[in-house]
This record gives sequence, C-alpha cells and structure tokens, in this order.
Amino acid sequence: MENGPVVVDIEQLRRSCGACALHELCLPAGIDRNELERLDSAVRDKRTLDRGKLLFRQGDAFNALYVVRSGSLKTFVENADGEVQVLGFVLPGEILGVAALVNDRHPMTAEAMERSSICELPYTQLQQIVGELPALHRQLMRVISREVVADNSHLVMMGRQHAQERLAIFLQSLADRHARLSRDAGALTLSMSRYDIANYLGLVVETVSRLFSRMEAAGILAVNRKSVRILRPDLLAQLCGSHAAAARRGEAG
Amino acid sequence: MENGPVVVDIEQLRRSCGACALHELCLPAGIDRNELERLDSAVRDKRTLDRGKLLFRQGDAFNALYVVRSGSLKTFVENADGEVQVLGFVLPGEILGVAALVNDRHPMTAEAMERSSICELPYTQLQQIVGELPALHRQLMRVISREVVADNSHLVMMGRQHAQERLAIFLQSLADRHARLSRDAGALTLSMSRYDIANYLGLVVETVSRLFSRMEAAGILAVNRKSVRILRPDLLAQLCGSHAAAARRGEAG
DNA sequence: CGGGACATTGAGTGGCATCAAGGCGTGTGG
DNA sequence: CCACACGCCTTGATGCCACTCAATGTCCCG
Repeated sequence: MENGPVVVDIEQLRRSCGACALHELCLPAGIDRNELERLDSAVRDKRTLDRGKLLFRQGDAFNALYVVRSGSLKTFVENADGEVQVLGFVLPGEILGVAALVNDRHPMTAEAMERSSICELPYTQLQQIVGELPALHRQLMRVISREVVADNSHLVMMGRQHAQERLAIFLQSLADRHARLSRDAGALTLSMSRYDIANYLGLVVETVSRLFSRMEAAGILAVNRKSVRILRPDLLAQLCGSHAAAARRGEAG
Repeated sequence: MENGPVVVDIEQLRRSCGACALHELCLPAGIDRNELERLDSAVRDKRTLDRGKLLFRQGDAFNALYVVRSGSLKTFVENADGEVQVLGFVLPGEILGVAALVNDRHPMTAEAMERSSICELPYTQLQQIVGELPALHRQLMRVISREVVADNSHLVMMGRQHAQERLAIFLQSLADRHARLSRDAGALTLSMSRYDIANYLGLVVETVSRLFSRMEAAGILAVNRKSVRILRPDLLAQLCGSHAAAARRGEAG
C-alpha cells in the first residue's frame, strides 16, 4: 500500500528535473547534464495544492521560487478595500514568485485553480547555484524576462483594446501556451472562472459571457462551460489585431 | 567663458556620485564611501538629450543602464500598426533600462520630454562591481523592484479605476515623486503633453482635458497649461480612493 | 504676424456596466 | 435516489461614462 501507482508516480517525478516532461520548458532548459544535477539538488520537494488553496499570500516573506508541474494557478493583488485585480494565470512549466525577488516579500497572492503540483526552489540554495552556473543564471534571467514581457502585454491590452479584442488575445495566449505543452491548442479547458477572466481583462462577467456567445455565433468558437474549442483560428487571430482599434486612443506625440 | 556658471555646475556634477544631489535617491543610496568610489568609476559620462530625442529605441541592443540626473523622459512601446502605449514617466534619480537586463534588448523606447541630462552605467562594468559589492547588488534589486511595483499599480489602475480616479492617482504619484526630490509637491510642472497623459491613463485627450477642468471647477486644482497647483490635497487623495469603484468590476472568486 | 501644434469645450453616440431574472450543474443532506 | 440550495453562467433591458466628431481657443516658434 506504500507503493500504489500514485505514490510511485510522485516518487519518480521527485527524482530529478532531467526526468521531468517539462524540463525543456522550465528552468533547466539549455542546461547540460552536470549542471542539471546541481540544480536538481536544490529542488526541495513537490507540494500539492487543492483548488482554492494558496501557494503564497500577498505580504508573505519570500523564501523560494516555484514552478508549476501540473494544474494551474492565478495570481492577484488585493487592495485595502478588498478589490481584486487578477494579474495572471500560471500554467505547467511556468515560474512563480519572481516578483518577490526584489523586496523579499511577495507582492501578490497565488491561488490554485485546480489540484496542482508545484516544485519548490529554496532561494538561498538557488542563489548559490546560480552564482556558480552562468548558464543557469542566464536562463533564470530569461525566465524573469518572460514575466516582464507578459506584464507589458497585459498593460497594452488593458489600455488600448476593446472587450472583444481582449478576450481574443486572452484565448490566443492560452492556446499558444497549450501548444508549448504539446497539448491540442484547439481544445482549451478553462480552469479559471468567468469572474477571473473578466477581472483579468478589466471587464465584468456579463460582458465576457456575452462575448463568448457572440464568438460562438460567429462560428469562431464552440463553447461549453469550461471547454472551449477554437473552430476558426484565422478569425480569432484577426480579432487579436488592432484593426478598428487603430488610431482610436491618444497617440503619444 | 569656459567657466560660465552652467559649465561649472555640470563639471561639478560630473565629478562624482558622492557629490550629486540625488545620491540618496539613486543607485548609491545606502552604500558606504569606499563602495561609492567604486561605483563612481563605472559611470562613464553624462549625456544630454534635447526634447524629443531618444535615449534608446525599442529593439536596441542593451549596453547600459541609465539614471536621470535632470529633466524627464517617457517610455513607451509601439506595435506593428504604430499604436503607442506610454508605460511611464521617468524623473530625476530614477533608473532606466532595467527591462532590458533580461533579454539584452530594450523592449521599449525612451524619449526625452525636455532637455535632460543622463548618467550612463555601462553594464559590463556595473555587473562586475555588483558582483563584488553585495550592498550595491541589493540596492540594484531594490531599484528594479520599484519598477515592478509601479507596473503592477499601473495595471490595477487600468483595470479597475474610472477616468477621474486615474488622473487623481497620476497627479498624486507625480506629487509624491516631487516631494522625494525636495520640490514643492503642491506645484507640479507637467513636462508631458495631454496626449501622453491620456495615453498613459488609457483615455483620450479630450477626457483628460475635461477632467482637469472639472477638478479645477471643484477647487481641487489650479491648472494653467503645463502648470498644475494642488489646492486641496485632501480632496485629491479622496479621489484616489476606490469609493465608488468598489465592487464594481468582477471580483475574483 | 502667420502657421501649426496643442488644448479646451460642446454635442452626439455607442460600448460596456449595471440591474434584474432565469437556466444550468454540482454538491449535500434527507 | 431525489429534493433542494447554492454558485456559476447566461441573457435581456436600461443607463451612463467615455469615445467620437467638430469647432474654437491658445501658445509657441519661425
């Protein structure tokens, strides 16, 4: 009973980053075997979070970086009035906690949207290893870079796109990340609620619901609660473009 | 004629970070005298930019970080269609270029909004010094942190605030940064155009203009083109709060 | 003094939020 | 196993805020 199939699986996964299906997408990408073992020694353990459980909370002291192995999480900030802004959704192979590197304190909360498993990288150990392995240092920088770029895109979307364009961009981004994971990019499973999507996009839930309906009526999507199939990727991509949005808001000059 | 007052001033400023009026607000903050000299040796020179000139352009290779010594700049991204999103305004003592650390390429453009003088910190030298001076490393991290936090605030503002709240928050932020510089926080000089403000806030220029008028009519501001006096800081702060905005948009759940 | 960029103001419109009602799915307890 | 309740999602009606279009005013610079 100690070696039922689930336990065996977890033990295997625990063994090493090298054996992980995600290692080409994750921190180990582009790192050679010896270095990989070194990194591996820093990965303390894998935590499992049930839906709704928090990986860390806004204001928590910073101890470690995290990588999602399976499942998905959302990150959000909450102000004094309890208003929430969803900052992002984190998929397998993606990193969590880099925003805390700077202040030794997490500026946001991370919550599991479904049962998820997480690799934990204690920062003091990681820091030491990074100091010894320039390749890992570069890769860490690259991974942090992804965060910054994503933040900028989010900002541009919020500032300059209409509701329908925002949803299209969101779905496109999700599809792209599914493809990275060798999943079917045409068949998405939305682990987040309509409320989370709306909040992330700076809209209300009714608008998001209406947009799903409209895009379904237009033959672009087939929507069934959490399952979304992209029937016309070409039309979806078209909606992501700025077409009608061009020259709408104040251009800097 | 070689030693007119302006030239003398610049020469003095050139001499060292230790002599700079900004050094408590800038990268040298919290660093001791010996370390300061070490940092000083890395500051190559001071560049002067006229209004409208670019410090770096989106896509440029990354070579150095920059600190504004006087004047002000704006940073923005531009997509394929020429649509612009203003990301931020950079005041004296604030750092520029950290977003490029990650990719060795600037993901945005930085443009002077008025005649500005800039300290340049060649990155290879800075990197070496940072490796030797943990205090400087920590301070650099802290400075980068400021950027990330600002980005998050910008995002929350875009996603969750009404037009008037956005302008109030913008003015408040500007006033706070003026205070940091020991300037009169009640008397702002807006070096950026109404178009830039509107774009930064995700609004159109007419809306911004109307809001200035409305806030002037309400006795909060005295506005005269680029000069803005804050007559009622209490009311301005009140407008920054979320009051009516609370529970308006989809809360994450 | 004239031209052009920037800024202000007004009128009208439209897109998205708000308010309200009802359907669907899931979980829980009888 | 069913009834019920609750949360999530969808759909419709209405209203408002901010965008659009248009005209005029103001400053700056040549």
